[in-house]
Amino acid sequence: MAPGGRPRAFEPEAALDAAVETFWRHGYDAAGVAELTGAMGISRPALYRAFGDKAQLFSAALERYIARNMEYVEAALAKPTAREVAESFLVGNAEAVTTPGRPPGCLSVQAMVTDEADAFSLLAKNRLAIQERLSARFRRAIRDGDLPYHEDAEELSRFMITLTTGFAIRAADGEPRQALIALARRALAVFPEPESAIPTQTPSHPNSKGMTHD
Amino acid sequence: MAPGGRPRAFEPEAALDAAVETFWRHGYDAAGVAELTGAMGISRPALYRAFGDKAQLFSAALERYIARNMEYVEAALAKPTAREVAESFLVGNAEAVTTPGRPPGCLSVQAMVTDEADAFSLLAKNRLAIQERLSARFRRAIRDGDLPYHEDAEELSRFMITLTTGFAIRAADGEPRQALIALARRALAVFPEPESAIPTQTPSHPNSKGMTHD
DNA sequence: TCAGTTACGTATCGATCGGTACGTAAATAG
DNA sequence: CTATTTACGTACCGATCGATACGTAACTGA
Repeated sequence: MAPGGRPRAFEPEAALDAAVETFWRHGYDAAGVAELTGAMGISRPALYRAFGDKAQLFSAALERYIARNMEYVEAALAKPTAREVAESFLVGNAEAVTTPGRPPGCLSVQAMVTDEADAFSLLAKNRLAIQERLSARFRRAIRDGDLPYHEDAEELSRFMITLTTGFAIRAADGEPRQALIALARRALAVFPEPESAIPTQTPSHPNSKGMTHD
Repeated sequence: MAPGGRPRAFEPEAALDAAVETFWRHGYDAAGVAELTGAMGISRPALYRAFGDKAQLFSAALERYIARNMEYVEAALAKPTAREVAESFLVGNAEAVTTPGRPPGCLSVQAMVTDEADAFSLLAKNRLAIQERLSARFRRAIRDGDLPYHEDAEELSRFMITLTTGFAIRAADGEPRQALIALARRALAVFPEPESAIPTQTPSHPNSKGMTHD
């Protein structure tokens, strides 16, 4: 009734990894099906049988990419202070987009320039999800007194995403890892210093504990 | 001996403007010759007669784009202090990549994702030229005592370019102008404070439009 | 053994890609 | 007028695009 049929002659996950690498290196449009099948080591119809079409293959590749190359986001969000979250996120991204043995840059950014609306919206959704998580984390930091109450959590998270987007492009452009890490560290200047002067432009702050003076 | 021949039936500069817009909106690869000729209002052979081939057309379009949409770079470099250079550069870029009536983002960044080595190297050369001019300006600022002697001019210029690259991508992603300008102002925190004044916060009611740049 | 099911790959589809051959139209020079 | 020069656009080139038709191979259950 339900015979198995002929078994697969390749590992779908290994093939998907090759697809990730190809999309990563060339973006969505520039990664042709011929190049994909070549990298994946399978025939063209095998690709369509296993993954549907190019768009679905990209969707699966993006999902795998996120799971395998963006753990640094989780690690960063788990840091105890907002500043450490930011540093971990920025440095982790700088490292992720310059990992030796992997294509420089970020699949999400490389593939962004495409006319395929479906693929584009996938990427936008992913970016927005990360930004929202960062923003929520910063809002919590504001509630906890970890960030000044007048701080703009959404703007901070936008800053993070914008900078890491720039990292991805610059990495693809050949910028070395150390240069990007240095930029990440420098960018932390946009955060209020943890124990030095906070610009006092708001007089009525009820909280007196831990107030700093210079 | 040297008759004029049949005159052109179109304005090459107007056609080039349309090519700029098309490349700007879609990037190099995704801008097909059919779409280009459609936007330029000329036939396919007319394009090749007037501009050589697609790569040369892009080169001409990039040159025109730079001349017409990157005056903010010159304006920024002419500012008296390093901090004003940075602010003018960042804000000018944020405005340039979100100019109403023009495609969001930056032609140089949109076209970056391409397998055409020639087009890519053109863009890299342009980026590098801007970064070098910024770096030279900051080195001068260090010599003049406008920046601390231990400051890293090259790293500062890298920071600027990386951030504006991120601006371009985010603008193409739909980020509104005011959000990018806010990020530009915030990014100035990486500069040493000029000891006296904290830069004025964004006014509560931003001036509607009619900014100078183009 | 044989029917049912699934994966295999060759060979091919129509559409689109960047780029041109070629006959014609419009200007100038004599 | 004719000759020369240059731009015009239809119609087409080979290559490549994403996607499939189809005959064959390999497995399971009866």
